[in-house]
Amino acid sequence: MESTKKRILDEAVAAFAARGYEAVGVQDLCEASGITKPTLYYHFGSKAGLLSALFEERFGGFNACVRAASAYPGPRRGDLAGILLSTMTAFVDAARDDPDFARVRLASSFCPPSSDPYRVARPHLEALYAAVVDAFEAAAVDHGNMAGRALPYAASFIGASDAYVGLYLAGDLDPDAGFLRRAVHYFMHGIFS
Amino acid sequence: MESTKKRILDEAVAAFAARGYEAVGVQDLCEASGITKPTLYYHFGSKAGLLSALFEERFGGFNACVRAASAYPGPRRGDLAGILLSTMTAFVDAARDDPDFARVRLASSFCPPSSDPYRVARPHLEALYAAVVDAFEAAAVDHGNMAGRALPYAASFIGASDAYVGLYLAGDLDPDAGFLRRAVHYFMHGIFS
DNA sequence: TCGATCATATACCGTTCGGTATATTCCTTC
DNA sequence: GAAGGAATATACCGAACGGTATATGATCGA
Repeated sequence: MESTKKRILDEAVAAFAARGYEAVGVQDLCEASGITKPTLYYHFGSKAGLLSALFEERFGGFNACVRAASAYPGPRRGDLAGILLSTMTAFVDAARDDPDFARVRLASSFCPPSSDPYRVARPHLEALYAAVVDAFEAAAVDHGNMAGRALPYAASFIGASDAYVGLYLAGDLDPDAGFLRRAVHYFMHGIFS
Repeated sequence: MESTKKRILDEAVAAFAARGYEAVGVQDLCEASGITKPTLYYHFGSKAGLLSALFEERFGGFNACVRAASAYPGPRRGDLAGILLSTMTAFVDAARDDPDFARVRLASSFCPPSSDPYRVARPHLEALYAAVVDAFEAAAVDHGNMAGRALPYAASFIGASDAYVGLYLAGDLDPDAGFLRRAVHYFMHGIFS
């Protein structure tokens, strides 16, 4: 059944968030899901395959949200402040909706290059960066002095957003609408403004 | 000998950077260091003890550099731009000097809460944040409209710096002096400036 | 009702895990 | 040169690892 796969994925993201991919055994996941190992291997083929399916579902969904929120051309063209706000809000809302996956995603952003999480997460991480880079490149058409700086802008924007998410997950920060509005304002106009 | 400990630590940081703490076996480290397991356990007591010694040495040194670079009161009082520049430069220089530890440090910044790396890294991560928060709080004395915002400023500053370090380690960015000067300028005065 | 296919379980594989009881070598100090 | 501690090695522990060969229910079209 499809519900079995879903249950396994739910238990997996919770376990990976709490203890990390490498530290979680396949046996643990099976017991938590109320199944046995052959069932897990029937559905996902391997432990890395399970992680891949998890990322396909959740990282794909997250990236779709970010890309939708950061789309610069079209009806919102010119409203860079609004676009950055909705993009950063997408980061935070995703963490509120699915804190376990947010933890796994953050951990994957700096995971070691010779590891399953790196191989599995890399295309999704690149897609996330590409979405934000595209937004800054599109904005540079209307703001000439931003030209050629899309990558550093995207890095600092994603870095800051993920830092907020990390603090939120740790309970050290509540990034409400006002906080995000101010954060975007600083990003665009500097910390003195 | 002291050199044995040093050799083990050097091999450990390289292995953890490449494959991650959990994925590296004690046996691997012993073979890479040319010793046997009882020797490692004689010096460090446990695998977590080894990680702790590693962080004590390298994370402590990194934090000392950051705190020195970000000290706001004293002779440089008022020169916030210079302080932020030297602080971000400390991040990047540390990554150039010791890329393996930089990888391990980045990985530790979002590692799962029920893991050895989290327990071991947490005090150092808090010390790093505290150093940068202190700098922004001190600066708020001279820049009134920054008051009460030290934590979000520190988060976005550290988040952006670590994002640059991550891109540097991946070979996607060369954060030279000019890059850092511009990055600090955007941080202080916004991306349009 | 008969195969066939999907989905699941029992029981097991060899390997590696972190860690240790014990013995030995080396270096220093008296 | 004897004593003693510091540093190292041999050989082993039980447990857990990821993964699988094989068998069994369930479901369903012919």
